[in-house]
Amino acid sequence: MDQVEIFKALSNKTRLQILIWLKDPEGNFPDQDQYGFDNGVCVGQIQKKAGLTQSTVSEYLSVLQRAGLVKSTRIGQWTYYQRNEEAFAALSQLLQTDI
Amino acid sequence: MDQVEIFKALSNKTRLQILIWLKDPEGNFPDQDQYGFDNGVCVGQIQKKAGLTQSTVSEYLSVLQRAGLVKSTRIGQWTYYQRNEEAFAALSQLLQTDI
DNA sequence: ACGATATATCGGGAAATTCCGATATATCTT
DNA sequence: AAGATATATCGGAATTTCCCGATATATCGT
Repeated sequence: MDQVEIFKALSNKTRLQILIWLKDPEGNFPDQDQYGFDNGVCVGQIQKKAGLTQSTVSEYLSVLQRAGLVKSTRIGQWTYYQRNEEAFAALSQLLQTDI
Repeated sequence: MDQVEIFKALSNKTRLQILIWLKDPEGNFPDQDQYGFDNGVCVGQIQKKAGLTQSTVSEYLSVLQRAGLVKSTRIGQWTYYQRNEEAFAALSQLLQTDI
């Protein structure tokens, strides 16, 4: 758990927004219909909502994943991203104890 | 409370280290003798321990203060910095609720 | 196998951050 | 008032981040 890497990942308005959107996939991504939401939300949906290019959003999701804040599942041609709640709990705990 | 600004302030190894040092001023800054630790630790002590230049450390402390993570007290020619614990509690809370 | 679709990766220009040395400002001492 | 000390601010080189368009890769349907 690289603390600096985590905080860098959180240091961007769009990435922070994506994480917040992913707290409520059904509410924030009503267009998605494939496979429900059990595996997360696919990149295209997130990209459309973020209003940035596909490459940028894909890169941002990689940053979030390298920091451990989200996890991904590939199903067919789609990659579904969802929050890694354990990481958020650990980070909140870290802030109360170590930092 | 600008969340992105806070996370940016935390996105640096040295700044994070300073915040951790400030959790235990007596233990981490034994050289300081003026005015005790009630008002925090002065810039020079932090600078010596951080091993960066005076200007860099002064700037880093400003960044932390703008983010609300520390507060400062000027006494004579010294500026004492201490943690703003309310900000850390609020941030930890934010991570559990909003983000 | 071929074209369409979804995502990842590459290369890069613009902006921000990192950290420095030099200098300015504020306060203390004499 | 003058010099010493502590901190803040300025200007800048090197690095990183932001976000893009172009391209590569993977999987789908036919």
